[in-house]
This record gives sequence, C-alpha cells and structure tokens, in this order.
Amino acid sequence: MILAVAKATAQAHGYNGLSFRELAKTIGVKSASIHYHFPTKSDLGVALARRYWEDNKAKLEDLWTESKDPATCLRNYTAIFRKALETGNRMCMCGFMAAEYDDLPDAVKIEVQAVADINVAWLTKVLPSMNTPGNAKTRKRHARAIFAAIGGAQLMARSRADISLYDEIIESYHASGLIPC
Amino acid sequence: MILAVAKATAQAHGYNGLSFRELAKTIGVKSASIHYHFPTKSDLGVALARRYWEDNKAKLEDLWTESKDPATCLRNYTAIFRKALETGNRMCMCGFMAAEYDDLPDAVKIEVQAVADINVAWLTKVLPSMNTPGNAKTRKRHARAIFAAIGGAQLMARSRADISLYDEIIESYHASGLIPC
DNA sequence: ACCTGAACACCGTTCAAGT
DNA sequence: ACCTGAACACCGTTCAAGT
Repeated sequence: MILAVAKATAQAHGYNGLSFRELAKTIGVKSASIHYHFPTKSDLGVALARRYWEDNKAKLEDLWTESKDPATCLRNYTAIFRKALETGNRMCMCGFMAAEYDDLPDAVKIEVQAVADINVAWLTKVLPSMNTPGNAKTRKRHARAIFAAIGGAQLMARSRADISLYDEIIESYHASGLIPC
Repeated sequence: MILAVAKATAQAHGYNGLSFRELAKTIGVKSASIHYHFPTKSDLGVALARRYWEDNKAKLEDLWTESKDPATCLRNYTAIFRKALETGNRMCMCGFMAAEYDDLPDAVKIEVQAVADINVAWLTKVLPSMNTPGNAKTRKRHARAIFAAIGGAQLMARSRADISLYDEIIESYHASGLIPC
C-alpha cells in the first residue's frame, strides 16, 4: 500500500517530492510508522524504483509476445510513454532520476538505471528485424538514441502539460527516420 | 551575486534543491537577508530563469552571427548542451522544469518555457537553409523534435554521469537523419 | 509485529528590531 | 537601504514507549 501510493507521487513529484508525512497522512498512519517498513527514504526509493522496472519489464514482455511485428511494437512502445502523460501528466522515472541525480542515494540510482537498461535492451531486440543496417553495437546505439529521444519528448510535453506536443514530436521522429516505420 | 550562486545550484540540483539557508551561507549572510532581495522562492526562481534564457538567447545569437552555415550552427548548438554536462554535470533548465512541473509556481513555469521557445525559434531559423522540405509548420515541428531529442540525450547522459553517452546519442541523431548533417 | 509521541536539525516565510 | 534573531509550520530521522 505504501509503495502504491508512493509510486503515484514519485511519478508526479519526483524523489524530492516524496514526503513521509504526506504519505502517512494519505494512508492514515503516522510518519514514524512508514519508517518502520522503510527505515530511510533511500530504502523507500530503492523499493519503489525496483517495483517500477519490474512492472515496466513485464509490460514490455507482453508487447513482444503480443506482436513481433517491429512497427507494431514501436507504436505500442511510444504509447506507453503517452499513457503516463495521460494519467495525471506523469513521467518515466528516468526523467526524475536525471534531474535529481545529485540528490539520489547511490542505491536508488542503480535501480533507476535498470529502467533505462531494460528499455534499451528491449529496443535492441525489436530493431534488428527491421531494415536496420550494421552490427549489434550500432543497433544498441540506435536503441539508446530512440529511448533518449522519446524521454525528451515526454519531458517537453509534460513541461507544457500538452499531450499533442508529444504526438507531434513522435511523428517527427518517425518522419526523420530516427524511429523506423 | 545571489543570482550567480543560485544559477549554479539550480542547474545541478533543480528548483527544489535551491535553499535560502544554503544560499545565504555560501554568500556569507543570513537567509532572511536573501528574502529582502527576493521575497519568496518564486521570485528568486523567476529572476533566475529569466537571466538563464537571456544568457541563452545571447549565446544563440552569437552562434548565428559567427557562422550562418547550418551544419556548423547545429554542431555548435549540440556543443552548448555538452558544455553544461562538462561543467559539473549540469543540465538545461527545461529538464528540471519538466521534472518539477507540479511544484513550480506559474510565474516560474512561464520563464522556463521561454527557454524552450527561444531554442525552437532559433532552430527553426537555422533549418530552412538546409535541404529540409516542407513549409514553415513542418520546419517548426522538426525544430521541436530536435530540441526535445537533444534534451533527452543530455538527460540520459547526466543520469549516468557519462558524457560519452551524450556524444554517441547525438551521432545517432545525425546518422538517422533527425539532425541533418 | 506494528504503531506512536516527542525530539532533533533541516526547510521557506514572516516580522519586529536593529544599523 | 540592508541585515538580523526569533518564531512558525514544514521536512527526514531517531528512539523510547506503547499495544
């Protein structure tokens, strides 16, 4: 229950926006009780980020089993980031991770980096079945570029609270060839 | 002096990472004195963001007068974002803006959005001299896509504190055609 | 096993009081 | 005109004390 409430807050307000007192109030308990389950904020952050990438990983595996057509996969993929914006203008954890980089405990950093790793690995798996030339290394580079660009699109759309901006930028990525059709 | 110290802190820790007490300590004064010059944190944030986009605008105008060759302009442009990473792993203000969106006072949001507007306008100006097809509207879309993608690259590189990651992603943008050569 | 109240050093903010 | 000390309600954290 703590993790469920904390996840929603973190995706909307970031790590610094997470407050033990606020969390406790929402659940109907005292802040000291939260500390019983998660001794420090770092512990909470680690558990949170881990659950986040576990969910994310499962979701990506679903997409892959659902359809192995690369074009469909990529469309469904960008839709995941869109969904976060739809649901209360939320963001991928990697975005906060970067913004609050200096404030994050090392243990939290590691877990949030796992999110990026999983996404890049999945994209690398999806890409080769397309007309992507080159070896495994250039494919991974391409996958990283796509992930970074989609993150940037989500970031920009969120900062304007304008989801149509996200759609437009993604279409530009397709048109320019960054995201193959 | 307050703005100079605050700018460095904000680019590294974000808006939430800005502390009146910490700021005062660095300058050698009490936190209440900072409030004399900037009554609220919102006032400080507005002044900070305004100075940021003013500097940014001047820098972009320099690039344009220096060389009107689009390829040179774009290379120099991506170098600006690289420079921030080099200098203490800092980030463009737009990144924090998005991450801390819900926490920002409206007045601050407006000033930080001006940063994005200036960058997109500049890119739109630089692009048409290339082999970019289409009308003004598609050029602006392309400019937005480039800005969002570069922001994403900066974000990802910062979250790993790995500047070579930034270089690789930018090269991928060039290779895929998102950033025309 | 789980929760609580009270304390601590932090935060932005306010304000009367100093020079 | 500029600075300060003290107060307020917030924050994460700790701990002795409760059931």
